[in-house]
Amino acid sequence: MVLTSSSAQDWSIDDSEVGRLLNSLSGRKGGEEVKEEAREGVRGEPSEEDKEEAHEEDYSSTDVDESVIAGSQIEVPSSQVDVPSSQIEDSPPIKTASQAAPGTSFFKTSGATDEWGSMNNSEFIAFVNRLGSTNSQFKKPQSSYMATQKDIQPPSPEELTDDDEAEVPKPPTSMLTTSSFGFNTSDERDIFNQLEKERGKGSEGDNSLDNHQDSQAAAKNADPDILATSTANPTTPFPVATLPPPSLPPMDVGSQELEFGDYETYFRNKQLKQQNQDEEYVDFVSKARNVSYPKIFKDCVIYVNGKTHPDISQLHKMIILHGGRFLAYLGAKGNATHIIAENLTPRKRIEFRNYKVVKPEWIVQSIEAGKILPWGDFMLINMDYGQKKLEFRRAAESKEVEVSKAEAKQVEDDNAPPLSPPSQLSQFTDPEEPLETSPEDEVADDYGHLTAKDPLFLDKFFAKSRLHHLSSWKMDLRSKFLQRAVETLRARRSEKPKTTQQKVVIHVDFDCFFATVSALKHDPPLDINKYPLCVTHGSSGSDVASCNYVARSKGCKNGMWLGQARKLCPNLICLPYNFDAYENISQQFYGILLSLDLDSILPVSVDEALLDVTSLCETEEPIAIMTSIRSNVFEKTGCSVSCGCGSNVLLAKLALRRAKPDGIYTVDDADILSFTANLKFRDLPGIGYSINAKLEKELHVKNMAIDRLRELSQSKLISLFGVKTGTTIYEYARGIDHTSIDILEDPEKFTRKSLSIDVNWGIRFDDDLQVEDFLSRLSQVMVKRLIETGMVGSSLTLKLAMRHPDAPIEPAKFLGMGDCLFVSKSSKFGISTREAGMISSELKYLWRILGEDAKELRGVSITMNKLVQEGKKEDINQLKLPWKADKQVQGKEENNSPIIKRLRVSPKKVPAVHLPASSPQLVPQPVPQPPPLLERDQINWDVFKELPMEIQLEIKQELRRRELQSTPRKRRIINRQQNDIGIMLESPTKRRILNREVTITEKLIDSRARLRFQGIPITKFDTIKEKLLEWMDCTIDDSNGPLEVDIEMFNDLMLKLLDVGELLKYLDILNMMEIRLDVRKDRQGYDKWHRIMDQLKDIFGELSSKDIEFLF
DNA sequence: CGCAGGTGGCAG
DNA sequence: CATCGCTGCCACCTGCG
Ligand SMILES: Nc1ccn([C@H]2C[C@H](O)[C@@H](COP(=O)(O)OP(=O)(O)OP(=O)(O)O)O2)c(=O)n1
Repeated sequence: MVLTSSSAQDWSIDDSEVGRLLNSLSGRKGGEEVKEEAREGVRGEPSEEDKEEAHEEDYSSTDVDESVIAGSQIEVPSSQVDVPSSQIEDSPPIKTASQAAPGTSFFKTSGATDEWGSMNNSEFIAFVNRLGSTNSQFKKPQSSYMATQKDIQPPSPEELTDDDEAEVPKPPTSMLTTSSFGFNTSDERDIFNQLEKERGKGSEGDNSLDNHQDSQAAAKNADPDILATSTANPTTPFPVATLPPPSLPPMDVGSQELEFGDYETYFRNKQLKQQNQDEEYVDFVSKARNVSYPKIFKDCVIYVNGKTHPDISQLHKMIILHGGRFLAYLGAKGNATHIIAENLTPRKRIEFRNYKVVKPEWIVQSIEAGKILPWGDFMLINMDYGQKKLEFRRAAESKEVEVSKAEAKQVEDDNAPPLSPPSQLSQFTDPEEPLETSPEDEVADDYGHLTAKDPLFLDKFFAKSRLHHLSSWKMDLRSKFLQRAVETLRARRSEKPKTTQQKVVIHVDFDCFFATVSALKHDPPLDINKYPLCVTHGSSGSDVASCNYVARSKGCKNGMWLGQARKLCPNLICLPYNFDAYENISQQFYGILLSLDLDSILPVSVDEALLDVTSLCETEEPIAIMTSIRSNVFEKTGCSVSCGCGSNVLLAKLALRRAKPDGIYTVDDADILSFTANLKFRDLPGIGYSINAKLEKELHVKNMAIDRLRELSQSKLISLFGVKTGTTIYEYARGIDHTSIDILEDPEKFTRKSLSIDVNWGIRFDDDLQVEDFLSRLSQVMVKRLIETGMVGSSLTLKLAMRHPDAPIEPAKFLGMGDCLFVSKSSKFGISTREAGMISSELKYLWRILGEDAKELRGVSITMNKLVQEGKKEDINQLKLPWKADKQVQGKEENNSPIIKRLRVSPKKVPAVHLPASSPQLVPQPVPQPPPLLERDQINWDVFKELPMEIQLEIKQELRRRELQSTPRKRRIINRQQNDIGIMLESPTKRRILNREVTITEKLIDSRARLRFQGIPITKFDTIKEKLLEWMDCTIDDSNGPLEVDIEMFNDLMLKLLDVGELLKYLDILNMMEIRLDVRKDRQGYDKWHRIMDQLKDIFGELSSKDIEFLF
């Protein structure tokens, strides 16, 4: 028996990305041996991306003890070792691997039989339903685990840590090749790696050889005169002075040999000469002085911009002597790893924002330290996570300045060669760059054990993650207090009829909780009021979790990076986390709260709670209550809490802010207006960075105070922020807040609705296999947490953080996520579940359908939605997939019999699953069904469930494929032959759109994965538009206009928009750029740009009216 | 119109 | 050596029937 999916012939298109995915989805045959083929389809094909690998930095580490010496000694900021720098290895922004290897199909051409694919739907269903009985090999003894050991009783911890796939019986032949198999021994891993290498060897070797030859050839062509220059003065005491100026104007010597306008080639040659020269110089110096300098800048490619101190030639010398590469010309390919500069013009600020721009001191101090220091400490522009937005704003502002003052641009430093066109759009990795791809993938990455590749990563990570602790503590407390409240519900309800009397709310919160507790538990305890303290893990790139008020007086804040905090407060003392102590003290704190007779306690956080003391205030003053809490807590824990009191949550929160540190404050209703008048808009709860920025932008006001805010009408606020947010703000400005803190009022509101696991640190993967392994591990954690909370869920979301195409490969924060684009996709199980296998299969499916590159992955988040208490009745309407429970499966589902029974829905009543929006009630509508629709409910899900997870996955994917196939396509492809657009614009898109078949296969990939511009998915349309405007601004002053290659990519984007029927987006871009161009008629590049626009307008004009009608 | 999926934002 | 950037919920937007 062979399970077979559709064969390559169905999908003979030239689109490797689609193809790669397709192969992984359906290009399989045979229940087990198929895996090898599939894997080959995914990974066997050598691609450009496969060669990308971060290069590890060689450095000699000098350990500096970070820990605080007991007593009052103030820690001196220690110099830190940098994050290992990596080559900038941007993958092509528009991922068309087919460009790299046209005609090299990813599809198997081996005669994969087409049994599965050729079946019609009913045959397929019958086939699946037969599986259970006719294919006994799928019912290995262990396969009953699902119904027995796992389902009857909760799994043991050991069980939970098993790989979910490993629990499934599986013939040994699948071991090396199943997509989700977790290697059990290093032997297996080795074998697998070896296999992988052998598969990829052929063409990868060829490629690197080509590169090598290219650069050698280029080196040979290098100008012998210049080479001679450096060797001709071997005795010069200051040899670098003999080097030619590192950057030359475009039409310098030698340029006459080149074709007109071929600056790119010219500069590339120039760079190669430079490199050669540098090598000779280093060689010479080392020999002459008989010393060799530590190669601390190995793998760094450094460009120096503008006037610096030390000057450019000194820096040049320092860089190359210490193993770095000096870049005379900042090329198109984003090949510099660092840029040295002391100050930047606004223009350069924009152009360099994707680089690591550091001050010259970075070079000097690194050399002094004998090791590469973290560049984050020498950042000229803060552009990383959390600060990027600020930078964007600044960039935008400076751009506007630039518009008004054309001449300001001319004042730019002249040292730098022209670099605007390439740096704007082209981000391709230069194929001639000496990437030194290491043959040993794993070896090049020797902090791999710190990343999520490590099977033990999750445990280690969560154990040390403060935010994880905060979140889990909070949810634990919430559920604990919810339960408590519900238990006392019956008793309370009768005796206390709801009154609408004025409430009294107290907000109580520890002062700088982590810092206080860590200081207290320090040996010996540190005086929290004497030294500037903070709690943090590491050094410069580490977050400050909490800092005390001494540090805050210097400007330090929670959540700030340590590097920044140290700048503000050089003698800041760092304390380690002490999660156990936090939890302990929190318990005592809540114990005290519970001992009071309060109407309600709502835990806000581990150190913070909202108290409804309305009843208590009938006999006691709020101030007395607060004072008592404070003294009580201090007595028991040694920590100070502050309290704020008001007639609602808002006022209590604002009062608390006023009370801190170590105090109390009460807002009288009569004083609301005066109390809030001087607070700032940003201070209101729910107003964060973005909302504040939006207000400031729209109203051109900074730091708006509440009394000014009150001048804005409610409708104005609603138009700015939406109905809900606008109204809330309007009310908050007046001290009005309807938020209820009474759990009993609506217990449903406080029950958990989702459960998610987010990991956005340490995510570095080489390939899909590693990602899938990680997803398996995530599923197990998910199951564990679901069991802990006693819930099951029926919907799953996978959210990915992908490195922003403009962000450096490695961000400033070690193994951090940097700036990212997010994509998410969700799917339904059709039944509430908690099975690791189901979850992990689904996650892997979602991962594949999102079609992202594993190497670019920087964060993963999975969310279980539509949660219900295990064993409770489910809302049947939420479950779209009926479950034929003819023969009751033994095990868990028996306990859950209500679910199963409810799932016994007559198949006829349920529409085909490919219409997820329709609910069973809507069925009667007599819609003429397209005949061959797949009825998912015809599948015998009992049989299905008995199958090993691998097979389930296969079938699910096939089902999906069929559903997608049977969904009628709404948008037709424009007939290119009629319009002849392709002749006008030769581009990869042309080839793709001429091939109509592509649209069929594309359905298998999430549509968003298909259409990208510069790596930015089309869903981030505004980002794309910004980028285009930026591009125009950067090239409008060049009479040559933008680079051809960029124009081509731009045209490519526009054609794709037409192709997918996004006429409005097409026109939007056209319109936007026209407007911008209109106010730049006097610029050098106007004519060129005008032609580009005209061409695009022509294209649109040439669409037949029929096409347009259809597309709209 | 309501609904669902996707995205963004916020708090600690 | 770095470093441990989680997590739940609300609101908004868009596209669909
Ligand atoms: N970005 C943040 C914010 C908070 N926390 C942790 C450390 C804090 O000690 C604890 C409580 O947060 P608070 O906002 O209550 O801040 P503090 O208690 O530190 O200071 P205060 O409440 O006095 O302002 O949560 C964190 O790790 N990271």
